[in-house]
Amino acid sequence: MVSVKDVARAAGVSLGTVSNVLNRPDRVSETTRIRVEHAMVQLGFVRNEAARHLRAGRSKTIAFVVLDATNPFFSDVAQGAEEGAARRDYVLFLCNSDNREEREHQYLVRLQEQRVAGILVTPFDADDPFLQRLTARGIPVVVVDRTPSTPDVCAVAVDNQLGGRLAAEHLLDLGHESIAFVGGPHSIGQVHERWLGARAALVAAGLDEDRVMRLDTEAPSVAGGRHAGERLAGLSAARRPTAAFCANDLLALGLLQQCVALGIRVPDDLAIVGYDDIEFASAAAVPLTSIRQPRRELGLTAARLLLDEAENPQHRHEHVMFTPELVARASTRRSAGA
Amino acid sequence: MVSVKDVARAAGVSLGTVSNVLNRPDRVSETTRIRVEHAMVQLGFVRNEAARHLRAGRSKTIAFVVLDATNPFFSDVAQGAEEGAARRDYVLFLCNSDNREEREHQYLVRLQEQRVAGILVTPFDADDPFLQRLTARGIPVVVVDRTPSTPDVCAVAVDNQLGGRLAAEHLLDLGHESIAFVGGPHSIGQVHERWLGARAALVAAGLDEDRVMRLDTEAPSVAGGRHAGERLAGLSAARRPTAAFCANDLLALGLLQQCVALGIRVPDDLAIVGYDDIEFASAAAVPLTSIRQPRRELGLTAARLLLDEAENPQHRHEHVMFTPELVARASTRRSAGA
DNA sequence: ATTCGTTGATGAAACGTTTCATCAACACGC
DNA sequence: GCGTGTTGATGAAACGTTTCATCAACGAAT
Repeated sequence: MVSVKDVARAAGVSLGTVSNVLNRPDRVSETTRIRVEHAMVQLGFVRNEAARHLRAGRSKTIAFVVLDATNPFFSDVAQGAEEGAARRDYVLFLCNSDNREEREHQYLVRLQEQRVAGILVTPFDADDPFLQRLTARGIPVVVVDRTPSTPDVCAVAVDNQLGGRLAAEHLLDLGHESIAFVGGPHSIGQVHERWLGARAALVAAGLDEDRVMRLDTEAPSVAGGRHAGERLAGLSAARRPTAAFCANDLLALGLLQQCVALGIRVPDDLAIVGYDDIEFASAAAVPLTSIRQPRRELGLTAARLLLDEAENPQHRHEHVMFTPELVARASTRRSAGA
Repeated sequence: MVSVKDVARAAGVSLGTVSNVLNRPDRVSETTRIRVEHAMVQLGFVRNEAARHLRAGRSKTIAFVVLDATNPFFSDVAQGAEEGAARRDYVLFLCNSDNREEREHQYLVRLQEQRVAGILVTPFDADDPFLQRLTARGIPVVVVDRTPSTPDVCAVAVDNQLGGRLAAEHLLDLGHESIAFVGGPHSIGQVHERWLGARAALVAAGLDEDRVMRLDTEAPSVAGGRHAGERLAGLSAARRPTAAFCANDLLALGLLQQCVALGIRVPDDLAIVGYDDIEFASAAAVPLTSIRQPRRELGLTAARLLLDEAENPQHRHEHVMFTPELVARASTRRSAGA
């Protein structure tokens, strides 16, 4: 492997000059600069980032530890974040914690060892003390799509309780009085907050609390939604809710699919509201009503905050909250008989 | 930031001993070991990977440069690769080239600078000489989901021509004689190979070559599929094909959605075959017939090959080809009149 | 002719690890 | 009491950069 030393020898200059060509090309004369550059391509020199980083102490890499890379919601947020990183000449690595806390932890440790310039993370637990320790140790952290209770770490999120309320109020407006919430596990903050928002709206509307059915799922996935569909189908028509609000679109799509398969008509027998408004929501069997979140903007803002914290010494921690909006489609269209 | 030197001082041992605790705990006595470990947690010591890597020369990081992180196909492959990496105690970083060659190149350069242990990549151009240069310089590379024409780089892929043939033969079996291929740009190898496979099968079946309509799209995305749907809808019923084979499921979903919106019945007016069999394919308006690829296995094998090349000195380059299979669903169900 | 400033090149130190040859201490068998 | 291992700790060198103080050369100004 060829080093600056080799380049220096080949170009007949000192090692320091090679470094200057690399880092302050203006401080070196035209003629030697091209001579050195020539030697570099000649020898196939590739800067050793480890050495560079070790000495210089800074790195132009940030990472995004994401809860589930297969969820299109996160891919879109990540794309926004990448855009934000690229604008400031940073490079973004994605890490998939796959909803496993121990995996998340493993990634955070590795990233810390790599001394990345900063970490975006959608944590399993927004109040994980490990995150604060990272910030305290000087590694900028921005919590994405979760809201830690402490203000001493940056965060960007979308108001999940509001989203839950929007969904519930939409269903109430349509005359539904028996509503199921499909989601889980509730250890996932987003899921729980959406549930809280929805329940609050339903109770505020005077709905009897035990008419709100909570269908817990093992995971917020298509499979989880299918499973919930089976359970709903198993209920007598009298006991079955007339509407379901799903904690995300994957669940809603799974639920929808199972409903179609089992002969439950959507929206006539069961209205469905999803969450996230992923691209597939509008392409579903019955186009899904969903709660849309500003995904790219979320990622962009997160990257902006992170790089500010990394580069600006008088950075102040900040919690940014975006507002979701309801997108009504066929899956909650008012049925003829209602 | 606390270093081994600080730990050594705190524990009252030499710096070399601290390193031994880190790397060869068996060579150090029980009592000093726990004393050093205690000092480490006390001071919050975090190994500096840059320094470690610089000296030791090896790293336990691999990367996967992916063509489009928002495409569920790639997320699944990535999950397989991550699994394969984790098994051997490596960590996987994901990079999204977003179908942009210059972005891909940028990532490859950065990864090379970081001296990662290896790179998985789904390249824009499978024969990019840059990839071979990487391998030649000693950075293991495995090309994923593409087949380079040279054998001196590892590759894992699924037989795209076979997949195209399976799709075409399925449609032929159902009696279709006028078939459109929806996909593009053809500069993307997978798209083109699927097209070649399909065309070959159609021609072999005696179909007139100009009855095979090629609908090029700007991108293999849902939007591209929608656009193709508009163009198909614009044709008179007589000139319109009775079946469409889409280069991937995103296109198929977009096409399907537009068909439903514009009153073209699926499968009666237009049968649709997708490709990839992503999870959403079976949850679509009309469950999609698709070509399934062993996604996780693809990723797993790619990681296995990569780590073998990284660790085994007598590694031999290898091209692994997986076989796709057709999954028939409602979108190509034989219509009553056929 | 001397001083001065400018431009461009230099060499050594430093970053935080790992590695390796060396060494001290101690027990063992004769 | 003397070699001989064995175990565990040590200190220095090395990895490939960046940085910084220093220096040489040279023309301009006095």
